[in-house]
Amino acid sequence: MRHEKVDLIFQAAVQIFSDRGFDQAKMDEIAQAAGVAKGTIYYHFDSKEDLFVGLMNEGLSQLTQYVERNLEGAFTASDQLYAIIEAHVQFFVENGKLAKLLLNEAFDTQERQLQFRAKVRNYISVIDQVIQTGVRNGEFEVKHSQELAVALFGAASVMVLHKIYAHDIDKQEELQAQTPAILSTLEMIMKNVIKMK
Amino acid sequence: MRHEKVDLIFQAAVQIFSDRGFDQAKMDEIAQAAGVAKGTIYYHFDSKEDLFVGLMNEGLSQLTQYVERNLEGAFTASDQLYAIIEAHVQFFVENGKLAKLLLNEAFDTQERQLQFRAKVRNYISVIDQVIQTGVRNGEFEVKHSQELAVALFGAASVMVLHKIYAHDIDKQEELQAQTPAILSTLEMIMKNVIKMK
Amino acid sequence: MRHEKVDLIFQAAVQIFSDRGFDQAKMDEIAQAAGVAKGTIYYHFDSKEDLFVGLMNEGLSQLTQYVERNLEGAFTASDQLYAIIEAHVQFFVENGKLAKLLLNEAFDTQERQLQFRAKVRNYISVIDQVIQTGVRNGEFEVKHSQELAVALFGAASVMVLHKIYAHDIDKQEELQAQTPAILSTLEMIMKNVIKMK
Amino acid sequence: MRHEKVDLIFQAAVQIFSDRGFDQAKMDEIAQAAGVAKGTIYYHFDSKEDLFVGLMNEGLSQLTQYVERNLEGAFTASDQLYAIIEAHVQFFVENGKLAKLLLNEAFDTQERQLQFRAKVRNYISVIDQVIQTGVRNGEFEVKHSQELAVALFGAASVMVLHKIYAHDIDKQEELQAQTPAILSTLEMIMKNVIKMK
DNA sequence: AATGAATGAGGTTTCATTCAT
DNA sequence: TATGAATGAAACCTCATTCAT
Repeated sequence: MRHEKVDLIFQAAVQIFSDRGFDQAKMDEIAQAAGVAKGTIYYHFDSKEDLFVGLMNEGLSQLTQYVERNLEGAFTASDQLYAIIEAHVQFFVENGKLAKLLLNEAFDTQERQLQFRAKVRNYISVIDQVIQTGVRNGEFEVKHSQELAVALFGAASVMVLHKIYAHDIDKQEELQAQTPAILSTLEMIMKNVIKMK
Repeated sequence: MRHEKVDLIFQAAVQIFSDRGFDQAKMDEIAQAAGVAKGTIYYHFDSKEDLFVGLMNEGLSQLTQYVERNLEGAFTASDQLYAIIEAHVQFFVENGKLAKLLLNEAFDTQERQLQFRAKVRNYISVIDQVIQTGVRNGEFEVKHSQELAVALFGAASVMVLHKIYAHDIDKQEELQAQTPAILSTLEMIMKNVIKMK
Repeated sequence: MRHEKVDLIFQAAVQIFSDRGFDQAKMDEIAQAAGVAKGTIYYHFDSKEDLFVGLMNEGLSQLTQYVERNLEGAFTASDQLYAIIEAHVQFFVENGKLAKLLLNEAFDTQERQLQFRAKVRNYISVIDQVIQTGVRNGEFEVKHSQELAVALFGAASVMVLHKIYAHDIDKQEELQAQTPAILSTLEMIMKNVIKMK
Repeated sequence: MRHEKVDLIFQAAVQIFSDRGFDQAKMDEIAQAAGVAKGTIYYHFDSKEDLFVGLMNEGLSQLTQYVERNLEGAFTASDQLYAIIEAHVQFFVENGKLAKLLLNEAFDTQERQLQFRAKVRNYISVIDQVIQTGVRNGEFEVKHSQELAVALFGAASVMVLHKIYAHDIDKQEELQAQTPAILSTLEMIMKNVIKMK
């Protein structure tokens, strides 16, 4: 395929950026991990930042697709809310490196993340809208829909991160084993807070 | 009392580290903001990392004290749980820069945060223990106490961060005005999840 | 006839080298301006330097031909001297980009220009010989013929360059309008210095 | 003194920039020639360009002072004109490296020289004004004063450059020996063109 | 205790050149 | 002949740290 090298670079970049963070990641290291020459990265990307931004957008877009796929067939607001949160948790558990990357940078400070944080806010507002729909059609009873959306996003994300740091990020089975406890806790929150009539 | 210059350095360091993150923060900048010569920082701290770790410990210790003060007079587990979460939110709203710093680095990747993340885990386990006490003495009914502790920590922290990024971090009044909605949402979660008999 | 692509490359190279100088000119840019792939340049030229040297020789050779054409029908030494200087000025005014290129590099420092500076010296020595002939056959009375040759070359060249920098190099009419003042000044110098009996 | 290192850097930079030109000059090389660390250059100068511009301004300012000193005691316009040209030639012969640097860059193309070329134009306009004064008070009879000023500047400069390239730039005596022929030629031009009544 | 000039290892980026197609 | 993706040496610049004063 045409973009064979680009794929190699992307894969290596997720690893390195996730392990080291943006600043500590060295282009040399990414090039070596990708098995290409340093110049090859610069042939395909304008700069370290360009590569990074490309990666974040790619990651967020994968997450969004993952969530949307899980939303198919969920028609009530409560089904939709659960589908989103479930997909969110599962995606992050399955893609630990990407999860670290997305969440670290979601809360970081740099100019470079402005655009990215806007997209995260947008992602959260989708949750918000589902909650608002539920309120409007009488499924839910919630005062601060936006705050709740953020709370769910935060609770789910931080729980996964906490597990990632507690376990070895590369041991998929161990991480997967944690999913039920996480989802069960989130389900409790949703079931009760969202006072179903 | 701590040396005058050390205080100046600490104050400047919180600002700069919070604004730029560890890697992007320059010792030059901190020195200038503190109004001391660069060499003076190195007279009082071994390295950039030493300064940073000192700052994080200081911040975490302030948070802990703030929480402990709010715990005085709370004797039931549910009062204690609420007191912790309330103090947590209030401290972070009142100390936005420190909040950014603590939370960014709490989720970061570097070696340098190993020690710090251990302390965060410890902080969370205090919440966990209150929940477990509540369960043991019949106040609460919870399956996964640790997950719940993390969920509360995550929900509270991310809500504050979200507000910080949405508003101007330096406008205290605006941020303070957000506290009730945050606390109200957390209260709902606690009240319902923790099924009081 | 020369290969079509080679012409395209030459034309583009004059533009780029003249605008940016040797070091700042990029092969990418030349290729793009020529509408060929970068590899194509390397198919026809061994290196950037090879292309550059080819260009300079081409330019100098055009100048020489231009001068020789203007010399036809000039039989006295003073007619010849004036014909050379006039052609020199006119050629440079008509080929501003080439003028910049030739004169910049004529005064530059690099190894790569050794060969080229030799040709410039040769060009100047033609002027010198005309002056010497004029002295020998009694037309002129000059002490330092070589110095005078260089002075005329320098005065003529720098005057054109000065006009090129003062005006927009691409506005031919503006530049052409400057020619009379330049030639008139040079004529005065020649008429008086070369004391005609 | 305070600026000991700055002086060392300046001296080294003249050598290297003059020998290699701006683009081929390496900061490493300048640092080594100056006997300081690379970082030291960047402690005192913002960039390679900053160093270069500083050098050019310094050089032009030395030239100007040299000329002004030679102008003292020259009261007629013709004395002044000769004093300027004489100082110009002598300064360049005595400071060969600087001469190469100033003249190469005076005719170069880059953005970075815009400011510098403006100063050169200013320098030339001083010559122009002397000529105009001479015309006004009846000493001279000249049609195109500006063109003549440029012609004199160009003739003088190129003659010196020509000698510099023909001889070894470091052999002061050889170069000095060339001065009379250069000045004699320029004197002839001035004496005759500027028709004294 | 405090200073700030000096250092140099290390990182990002550029770009002439190559070569498989 | 022509292409353009790939290469990697080399250059500029940064900045934590040191140390003489």
